[in-house]
Amino acid sequence: MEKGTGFMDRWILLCDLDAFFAAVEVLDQPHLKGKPVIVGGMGPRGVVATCSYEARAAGVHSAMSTAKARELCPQGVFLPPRPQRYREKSQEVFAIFRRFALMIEPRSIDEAYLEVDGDGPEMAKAIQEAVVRETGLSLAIGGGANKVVAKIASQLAKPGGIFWIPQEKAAEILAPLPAGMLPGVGPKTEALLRKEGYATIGDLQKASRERLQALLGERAGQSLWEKAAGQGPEFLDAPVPPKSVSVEETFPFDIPYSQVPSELRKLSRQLAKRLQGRRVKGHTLALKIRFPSFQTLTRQTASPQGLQDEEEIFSLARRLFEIHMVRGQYPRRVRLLGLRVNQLKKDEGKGRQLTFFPLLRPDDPFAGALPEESRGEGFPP
DNA sequence: TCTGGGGTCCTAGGACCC
DNA sequence: TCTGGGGTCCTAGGACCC
Ligand SMILES: [Mg+2]
Ligand SMILES: [Mg+2]
Repeated sequence: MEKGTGFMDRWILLCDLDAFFAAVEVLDQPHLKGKPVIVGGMGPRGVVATCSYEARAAGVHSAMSTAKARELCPQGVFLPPRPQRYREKSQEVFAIFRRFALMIEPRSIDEAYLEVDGDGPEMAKAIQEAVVRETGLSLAIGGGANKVVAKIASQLAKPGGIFWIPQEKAAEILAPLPAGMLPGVGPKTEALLRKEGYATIGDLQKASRERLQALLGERAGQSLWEKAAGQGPEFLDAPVPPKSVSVEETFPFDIPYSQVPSELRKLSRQLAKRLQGRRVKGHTLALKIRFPSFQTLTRQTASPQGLQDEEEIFSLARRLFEIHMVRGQYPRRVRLLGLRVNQLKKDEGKGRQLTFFPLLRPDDPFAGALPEESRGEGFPP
């Protein structure tokens, strides 16, 4: 099935690879097939990034500490993430998407919205078969008239299925699902809604728009009210250039203040390299500190000049730390340090031009950033 | 056994300008 | 004459996404 050209029905698909990191590890080491495979941090503070369905059967899930996962699943195969390898497979899959779709909007390393026309469910089937045949990966596809129903459908399609939500049945299909399945409703909002008597999407459908606005604010309430009814964006977003670049590290053991400068030095170096690699400069620098209590704060400062240089970043970072921490009554150890540069602008300065990034066109807002590759597979906090 | 890393968007108050 | 309103920049925090 090829891309359509005529004036036919348009559909939105949400294509999401199942247990992506673990699935890639199984592909590369076939003897792992059928075993509980757990990909995540190996250190004392590591957490599970993704695990195979065999591991899920043992109670393991994303965001769980690796130590807990070992306890639940001692026979599991524990592996550190290999981001480069996952990016490669992701690119293979997205290339297939591009053959079928009129347009694609990558959302993460393992997920993208597709716009297709013609027979939507048939198109989904063709895409899924091509991905399975050509990459060996399992893909779930949700489809419908807009992003909201496609996203929810994809959750219902997992693993490896296709779920279609016809718009005339959208409200009915959504009604029994928990409110937290709506995109944009996370743990906090879900708890608030539940407390107010809105446990399911159906409960929200019965609420007035004004009521939801009173609970969540004018904009968020309006948006939630629409989503509950199965309404959402019917078009994909054009790519947007990245707005920030950050690095952070949770230390295996809390470090004393005396060690902070040398850690900031390392983070500054990493951040500078990323900025230079992407050929962007930033305008503000933010320092993030998490204390042993998990209390977290950020301190930010604007810079008159474009931030890209390691020394520039390091001296600002150290100053932010000293100004706000040295005299503060905070505990004198830290669990995490992070640096983020905001308000990126393309570095128009000296240096090789596009030859360094032959894939990029001048108008490509992804220039040097390729955000769909830069994010890992995630999980809630 | 406490809780990763890389992002986006929204809110809100004060400064500053008109 | 006791108090306007909009716009933008800046900073801090929080919710959410994968
Ligand atoms: Mg996935
Ligand atoms: Mg996903």
